[in-house]
Amino acid sequence: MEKELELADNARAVCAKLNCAEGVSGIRDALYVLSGKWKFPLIFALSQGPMRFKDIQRSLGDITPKVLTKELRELELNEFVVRNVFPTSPVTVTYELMPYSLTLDKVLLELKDWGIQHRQRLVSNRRGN
Amino acid sequence: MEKELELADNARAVCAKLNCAEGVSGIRDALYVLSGKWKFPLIFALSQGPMRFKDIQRSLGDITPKVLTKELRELELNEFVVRNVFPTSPVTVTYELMPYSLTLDKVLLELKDWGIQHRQRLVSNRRGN
DNA sequence: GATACTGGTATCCTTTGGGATAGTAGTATC
DNA sequence: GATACTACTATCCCAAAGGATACCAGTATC
Repeated sequence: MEKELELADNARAVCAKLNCAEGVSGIRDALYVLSGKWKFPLIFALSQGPMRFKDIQRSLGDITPKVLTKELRELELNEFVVRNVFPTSPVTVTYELMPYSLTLDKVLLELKDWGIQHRQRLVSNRRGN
Repeated sequence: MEKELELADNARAVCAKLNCAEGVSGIRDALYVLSGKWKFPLIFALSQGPMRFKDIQRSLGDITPKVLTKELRELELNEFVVRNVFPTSPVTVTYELMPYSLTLDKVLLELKDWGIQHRQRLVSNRRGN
């Protein structure tokens, strides 16, 4: 007896044809370096220009300094961000995107637009009910 | 004495002008429903067509059934996915994207492409050193 | 009768993500 | 002299994420 549904069969076929596995692992590779609550917002905030620690903290809203430090270190390791120290007194520190981060601009743009639209949808749904 | 660097000042100005806060919260709103290791890969896999539970598990690689169930339930709640039960015996279950998921296609595409490029970069860096 | 497949549950456990709070040295400001 | 700002670090703690393993009924296959 044929238990398979044409639907699922079809999906498998299409998936194989489009190299679905490559797509899934592409996405997983991206998320591997960009996972968590803060990396995308952080890179987005810095995409407007270099910023100081406290300013970043303010633009992100409610991130604690410990977590911000950790996130910045990780982004440094992956060459998304540079830390600049200026010999003022007391020292001034800025964080700045490296060129590689710019390759993320489309992703960030799409994600931002989607998020804005999503919030609007939620609001109108709540009104609608 | 002026301790502010023009850099940081500039960033703040630009950020205010571009409504940086809106961008950051847009991204945070998006991540609120799409966070975690599996949501993006899962939606991407289903974007090829409806699939059965075990098939999804296989395409995602190493997700455990418990986690997959949880992720699918969450995506159902947020109207990204429908669960279809067919009265075969034993039952056949497929999961299918709802129209709202299609609004994510650009995000998924950009993320996938970035991930693939990122992996290639890592590979050539390793070779280069 | 043994094995395998489906669509899951149940239980346990570890890891991490991330928040709260406090504190630091060095300045500047009132 | 008290307070405030900067750029953090340190410590503690909790909840959630997610993995490992086992198991289930129902059916088909060998």
